[in-house]
Amino acid sequence: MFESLGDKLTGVLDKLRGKGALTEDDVNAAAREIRIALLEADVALPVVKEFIERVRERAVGQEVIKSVTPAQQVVKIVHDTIVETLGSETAELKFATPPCAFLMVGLQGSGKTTSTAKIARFLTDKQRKKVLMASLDVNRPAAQEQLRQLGEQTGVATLPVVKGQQPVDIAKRAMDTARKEGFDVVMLDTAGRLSIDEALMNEAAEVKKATNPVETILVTDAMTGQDAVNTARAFDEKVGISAIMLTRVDGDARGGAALSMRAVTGKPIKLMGVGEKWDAIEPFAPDRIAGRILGMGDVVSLVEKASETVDQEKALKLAQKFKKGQFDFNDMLTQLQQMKKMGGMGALMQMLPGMGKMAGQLEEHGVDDSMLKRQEAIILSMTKKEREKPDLLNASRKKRIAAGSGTSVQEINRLVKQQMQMQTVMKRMRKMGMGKMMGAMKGLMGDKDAALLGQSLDPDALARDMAGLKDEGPLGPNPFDDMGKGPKGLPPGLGGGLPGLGSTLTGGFPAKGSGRKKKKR
RNA sequence: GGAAAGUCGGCGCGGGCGGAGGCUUCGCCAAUCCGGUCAGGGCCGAGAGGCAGCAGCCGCAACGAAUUCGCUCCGGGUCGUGUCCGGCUUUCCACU
Repeated sequence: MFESLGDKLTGVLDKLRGKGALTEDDVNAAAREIRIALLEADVALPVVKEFIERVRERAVGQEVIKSVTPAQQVVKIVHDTIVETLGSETAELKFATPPCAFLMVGLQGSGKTTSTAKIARFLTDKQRKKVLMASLDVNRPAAQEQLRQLGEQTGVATLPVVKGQQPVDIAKRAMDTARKEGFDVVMLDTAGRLSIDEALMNEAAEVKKATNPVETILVTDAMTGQDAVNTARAFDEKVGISAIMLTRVDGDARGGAALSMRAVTGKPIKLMGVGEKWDAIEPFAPDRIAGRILGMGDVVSLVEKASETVDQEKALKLAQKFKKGQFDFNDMLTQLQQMKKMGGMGALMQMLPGMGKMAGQLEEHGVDDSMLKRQEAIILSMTKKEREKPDLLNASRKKRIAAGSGTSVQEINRLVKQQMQMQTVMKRMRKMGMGKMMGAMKGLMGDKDAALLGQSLDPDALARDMAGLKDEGPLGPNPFDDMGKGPKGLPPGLGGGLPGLGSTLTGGFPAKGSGRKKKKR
């Protein structure tokens, strides 16, 4: 697993603590690490070189802000530069007087046809456009049929197929139809090839000439590595593209290609596909990709989601209970529900770097959403008293609960064990004292990770959010162990932001769960 | 011996008070031991659909409290009352 850029830079720049400003030497030292990080993320070499220069210019001479380490500051500069490069301008699709054409180009297998349907659906739903789709792929017999079926599924109109027609003719016919029938947008899905070839390019260029599209959208796969640059350049030179759509952003890929393509072509990335469903399409979000490129995972999104999900009032109430060192099933329930709200384990995992695969492993072990649900069901089957006083649970009560929730007594026992563990943690926490805990947290907050997060969010607001989460967080035993030792612990996003995760893992797989989690980072 | 007045007691009636029951309201409220609705979760079914059902809520017992008495019963170191009964005192009448 990739070490995060922040971690590396911390090592290199640790000795710089206390200096007044970043010197050229400092930056040079950091530059090496940045270069490696970017290359690891599949950014093209020339792009990296140029990029480093820009960072260097900005970094040298910058004052070191008190309470932030040089490493943090460099990472922030890098992050900002990436965001800037990726697209500071708005990335909305343009429209012209109807009917206007959108030309979809790209390699085979990049998800072009699917993306065509997604965009069509997106425009229909969100922007109330009347969209007509037409496939210009005459080489692959099934292509036109595929688009027709997609149209059926998504409820978007498609141009009737006429056999033996050439791409340009189909395009013209599509435009005619649109004019006659009052469509706003015509989506032209061109043929894809395994690699760039002249015929393909010429064909696309001809269609472009014939239809004069408002947007020519290059569809590329986020998983594509260095080759993405060549593809993008080729398409831009031969056909001329106006926008890029990045697909499979939900996957494990680092997304460095995005940076390369943007840098090479200068064309904005306007959309990204984030899943298999029709609505899994989003406007491009530069800072999210930036985070991924730096190996920070999509922590920003995670935090955003967490802070908007977590109920402030409930958090406060819990915090008070924790002060008393209590942790009953009501608290556990609240946490389980909050986790569910955040999209379940799977979603949480995918937002963290390198955790995508882990989610799969967890599922094999049965630690997944369905388990969360069952645990929730168990607690929901208890009476108020039982939730407050777990000691009440005797054999006959457990039997009743198992029958009522569709689970087994064993599962209930496991849950009870988890609860008891949490209770112990709470007690320990209490001994430690709230004040000390807050101190430890501040230590955490001041650390590099906090700064990373802070790049796109107001640092103060973030700190507040995190503090709230901390208070509220259920926290497996491990975060506290780490806390005492100092700021090397879990990044805030993990430690406090995943209510119930720690406990769930710990409960289900005592040693493995937490251990693995740390190792993965 | 009779009458009247006063007084004490009995009895009857009425009121009040106290107690019990009842009524009403509120609270609490049986984890489960076969009430209603059943979220969540479960089960059966390829599916359509069914089924069992915990918690909660609702009702029902039990419990506690308050209030009400327009109910019923019981009881009085209560109060009033009586062409009723008895004791005592005074006065008047009659008789020896």
